[in-house]
Amino acid sequence: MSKKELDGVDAILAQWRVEKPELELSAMGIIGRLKRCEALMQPQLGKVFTQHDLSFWEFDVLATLLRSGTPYCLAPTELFAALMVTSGTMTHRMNQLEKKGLVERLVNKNDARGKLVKLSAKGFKIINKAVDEHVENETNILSSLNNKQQKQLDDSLKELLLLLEGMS
Amino acid sequence: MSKKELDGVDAILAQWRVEKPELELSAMGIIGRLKRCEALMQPQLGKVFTQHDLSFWEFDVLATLLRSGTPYCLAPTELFAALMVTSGTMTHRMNQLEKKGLVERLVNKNDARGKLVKLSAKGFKIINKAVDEHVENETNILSSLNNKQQKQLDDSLKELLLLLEGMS
DNA sequence: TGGAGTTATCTTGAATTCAAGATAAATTAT
DNA sequence: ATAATTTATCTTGAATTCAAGATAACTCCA
Repeated sequence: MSKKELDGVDAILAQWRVEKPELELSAMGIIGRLKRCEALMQPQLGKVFTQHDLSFWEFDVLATLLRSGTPYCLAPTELFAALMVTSGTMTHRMNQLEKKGLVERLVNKNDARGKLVKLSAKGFKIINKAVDEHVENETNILSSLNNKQQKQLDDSLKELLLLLEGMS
Repeated sequence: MSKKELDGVDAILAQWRVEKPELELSAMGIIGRLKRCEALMQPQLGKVFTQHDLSFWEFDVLATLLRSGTPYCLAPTELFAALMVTSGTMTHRMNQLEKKGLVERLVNKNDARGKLVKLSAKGFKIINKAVDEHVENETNILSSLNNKQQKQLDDSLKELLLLLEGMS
């Protein structure tokens, strides 16, 4: 036992050791922790989105437009590729965001098959502020980990991410 | 630059550095990698579930019952707490699994407010095999990382998970 | 015992998502 | 230039989820 403290995944692994002792559980532990970290992170991040009257996916779309830089305008294909959702999902999202006045649709002179999506002035204002607070929130969530711990976590996740991006 | 190889999150961070250079991005990088790892993992894991004609959530419920040990029977409350979903979601899931013949509902002699959920013989057979292949799949997915890398990843994720479990 | 408050579960309606198919524009090959 | 193919987007219908409210069964005292 290298660590004394037990987390939720340790409890699950202990059950498996009893029920199916032949299993080699180290990979399951890693992937279980990854999933559980992601699940527990979500509501913490959601607090900031709620403060700006945004849902998770609304924040995602608007932030993607913002970081694309002036003129904050992308084709739907670029958006749903970046956000890893289907085209139908993106259609729905754009309709909702347009209804809320956070994006506008523009004709695409290069390709008339679809209209471009552009941050509205209102959308820009909201997402620009929300991103600031989101980043601050993320920093706070991790602030109990020291610099070395954060770097090790980042390095490890990066190795895993490169692996996974290579597989798909 | 400690690493040469760039992942998808590096590309996103590079955009933010241009658009909002005042942001301190290290926490965003970690959380972005975490989310993206989780998202890319999902379809890889789903392959095994599909082979057993199970969806992700069906696997989750049945595996939770299996690892609870004989008699593979839990109250709905225990299930939805373990799976981090609402009671309504669990009601729906149990109806579907019962319809598929993978679980049975039993009267609870200790508390007549709800019926217990129990793995059926068919459900046991299916999930027992599926778990074996799932664990093998998880092991394969991570097999490009060496033991030291896996341990470091696990240690880092455990620190983060303990932190997050403490926050909620 | 008999409420009062609590807990476990289910119901309902809305939101979000995807897969598959439809449509229309762009591109390629002849 | 035109037919065939590909690509981008939207539409449709089903699945999954949650929040909020309803219901019924527990618990705890006085």
